[in-house]
This record gives sequence, C-alpha cells and structure tokens, in this order.
Amino acid sequence: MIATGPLLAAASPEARAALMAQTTMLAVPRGGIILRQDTPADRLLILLQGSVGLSTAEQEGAATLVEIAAAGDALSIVAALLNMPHAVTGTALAPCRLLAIPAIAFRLAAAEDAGLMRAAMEQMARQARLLMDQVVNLKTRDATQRAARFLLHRLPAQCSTVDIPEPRVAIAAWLGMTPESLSRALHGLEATGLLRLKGRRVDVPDRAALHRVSLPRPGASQAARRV
Amino acid sequence: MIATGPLLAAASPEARAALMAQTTMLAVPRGGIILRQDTPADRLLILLQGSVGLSTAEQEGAATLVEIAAAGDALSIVAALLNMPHAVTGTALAPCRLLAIPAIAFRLAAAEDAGLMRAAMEQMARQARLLMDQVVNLKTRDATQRAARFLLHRLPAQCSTVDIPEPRVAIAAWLGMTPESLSRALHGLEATGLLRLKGRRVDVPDRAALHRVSLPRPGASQAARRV
DNA sequence: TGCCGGGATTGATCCAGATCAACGGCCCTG
DNA sequence: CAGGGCCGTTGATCTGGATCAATCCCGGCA
Repeated sequence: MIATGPLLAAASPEARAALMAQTTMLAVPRGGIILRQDTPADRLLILLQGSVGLSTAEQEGAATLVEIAAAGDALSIVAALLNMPHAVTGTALAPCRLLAIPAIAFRLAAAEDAGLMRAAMEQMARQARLLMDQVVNLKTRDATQRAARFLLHRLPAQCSTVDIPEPRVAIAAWLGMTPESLSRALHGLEATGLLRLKGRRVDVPDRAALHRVSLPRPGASQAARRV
Repeated sequence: MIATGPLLAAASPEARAALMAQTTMLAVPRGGIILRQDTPADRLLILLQGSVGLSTAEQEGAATLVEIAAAGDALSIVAALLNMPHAVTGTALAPCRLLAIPAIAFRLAAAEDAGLMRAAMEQMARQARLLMDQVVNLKTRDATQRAARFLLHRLPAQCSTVDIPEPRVAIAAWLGMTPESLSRALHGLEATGLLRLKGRRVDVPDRAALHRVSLPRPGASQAARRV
C-alpha cells in the first residue's frame, strides 16, 4: 500500500479501495502539461512526486504562475468536486508521478463518505489559505524577504538542507519577481552568512535567523498598513 | 421575505426556514469589528448591506487588508463550515447590516441539504478565485491598471456611475499600494478622460475603454512571464 | 576531449511607486 | 462662526527592483 496523501487517507477503507480500483498512475517528464485551463475536470489528480506549476492566462494576457504544487497535493479538487472547468494550467516543473481518479467516481465517493468530503473541503481551505499568504507576502514583504520565506517554506523540519528541483524562472515567477532579482536576493542572503548555495541545493545553517529576516519590519510599508 | 444572498437561496425551503428561525440581524457602524482573527467561528455571517474589510495579522507583524466583502457575501464560510478559528479580522468599512446564523445550525443544515452544501462550496471556490485574481493582479498589473480594474469590478452592469463608500486608505491597502499612489492613479485616469471623480462617486463614461487600459500589455513584465 | 545551448549570474541603468512633507477641503463640535 | 481633526490631494525626493546586456557555468553530445 503506497501513501496517497492526506486526501485519500481520510476516506473510509471501503471508499478508498473503491477509488483506488479506478485509479491510474501516470508519469510526466519535466515540461509536460498535466492539466489545461478551461478544460473540463474529468479526473482528480494527486501529485505523488515532483512539482507542478499552476498558471492562469487571462484572455489575450500573458500567463502567470499562481501556485506551485508539491508531493501530496491534490490538483484541482475544486474543479473535480464541483464539476467545473480547470481554473489553471498545470505544467511539470520537475519529473512527476501522479494518481488520476475519475472525477465522477470521486464526486460519488465524496457524497457518500462524510470523512472524505470533509478532507476535500479542508484541502480547498488549505489552498485558499496559501493564496492568502501569497497576497500578504506580495503586499508586505520585499524580494529578499519573500525569497527567505520561500526557502523556509521548503525546508523540511529538523533538517538544514533543501533541494530545489524547479528552474529559477519558475520560482521567481511564483514569488512575483524576475529571475535576476531572485538571484540577487539569494546571493545577498548568502553574503550575510544565512545561506549556502550549492547549485540546486541550499544549506540553511540557522533556520531561526533566516526566519527573522523574513519578517516584515514593524514600521511596515504604507501599502500594508492596518486600516 | 428579504433577499439573503446566493448561499441561503440554494437551500431547500424547509432548511432555509429552519435556519432563518435561528437567525439574528445585526447592524454595525463604520469601524466596528465584526469578527476577530483566531477566534472560534460560532456563527456564519451574511452581509446584507455595507462593506467589510478582512485583514490578517501575522504574529508580531502589521495587519494587511486581504479582501473587501460586499453585500451578499458570506463571511468566513470556511471557518463556520469546518469549525475552525477565523483566519481574518473583519472591520466595517461602511455601516453594515448582517444576518448571523449559529455555526452549528449551519453545519447541520449543510450536512442534510446537498444543495446548501454545494452552494457553500461554490462560495468557497468563488472566494479562492478572487484571491487568485488578486495574486494575478499584483503580479502583472501596475498601480493604474489595478485601480482601473477595481472600478470596473465595482461598476454595476448597465450603469456608468459607482459609489465608493470605503475610505481611500482601505481601497489602497486592498490594491496593494499607498493612498498617495491610488490618488495619483485615479487622477491620472481622469486626466485622460476615462473617468470623472466627484468625491466618493466616480463616473465612467466608457466602460470598454477603461477595461482596455486595465489589461496588462502584451510585452508583459518578466515577473509574470510564462514559464 | 572539445563544442554547444540553455539556464544562472553579474553589471549598468532606469523608472514606478514608496516615502516624507505640506496643504486644502469637509464635517463636526463648541 | 471659528477652531480642529481627518481625509484626500499634491509636490519633491529616494530607492527597490525591472530592464537591458553581457558573460559564465554546467551538462549533454559528437
């Protein structure tokens, strides 16, 4: 039995078994498109391994990277559960392995199984929360602080090294800055001794110190001031 | 029978009647606090009239205005439905009238009534969508474009005048800029003839033209570039 | 081993918007 | 009617980060 993330873990054993029976596994190479904006959500995808960039394009506007999904995340639960078209396009930022569950089966299972339904709603809430955090970050933190925050977000607990498989452009887009600015921010942090950069690996000797620089200064910017 | 927003409209007649029986109405003056972050969500609030600013404070950080709720919106459905503490603090930016429904009653009703449950999830999805739009706006549009977008967002269909009851600081904070920048953006638009400012009323002679300036230029910024 | 191509870094310059400061109008109150 | 506080506007200046333009580095491949 393989781990399938917090979502299916919440389903009753029978429901989970029924769903797993209809599940297919898929592997996507870096750069592959996993789901396409405005397309009906015919299946629920659960990311087991890798990293998926979720981006939106407005009509005739350039696309923007809105979120980066990591292992364990369910892609587009909202769309699958409510039977709506995908709001985003998903691209593999690193080689990915995913579970695909037919959306209909998932909707039926969720309607039957209160635990599963609740877990699905918790996932939705968690994703909304991440968006909210992103808004807060964009409004209150400068580029360096956002970069620091990103590393902390990625740093596994009880560990001082992160691996960043995604290309720098993607990270920069997610953080709302240019690759140049991200590079400067990272190297700036390294210069103060808070970081050590080794290619796509980053070493964080003092987590607490890094956390400290990621906090918005108390004399915060007007743009974020309490009303 | 008064209008109670899209959420209750989706409930079955019996469920709605049962909920309405437990509902209390409240009025809050400008500046009043409607819900407090990290406080248990003991009731679901539905905004009938007025405007509520939702802001988050991180520990020891300044607060940020994350969203502005308008008439018809349900405040903190997530918290009420999942029985979690509020993620935001709500302040009346204009005098408000609200319905308050005990969270327990709402959870029970939603568990019984599939239509209500679905409507609640749709509301959650809508709010997540708004947050996503905000992220996109912050990443791809400059101050003037965001201001233009805000006005369009507020402009009732088939009408060329908006009333903006909220103080300018709140709007500016929501748009992620300073009040000074908002003022300059608005007056800049007025100078090009796209707008007429009359105190807290704004006249938009040509909606389409305003929409046009709110679009990110095709040669979009690197920070938003497709990956 | 040497060549090639794409991503990452560095440098120089520019500009949108934050900041700081002063001012004007409006409402409220004495 | 005068005074005062608040909100919005305007002006001057400063700066973080975007932009433009070279390299640099590293892995894949002949």
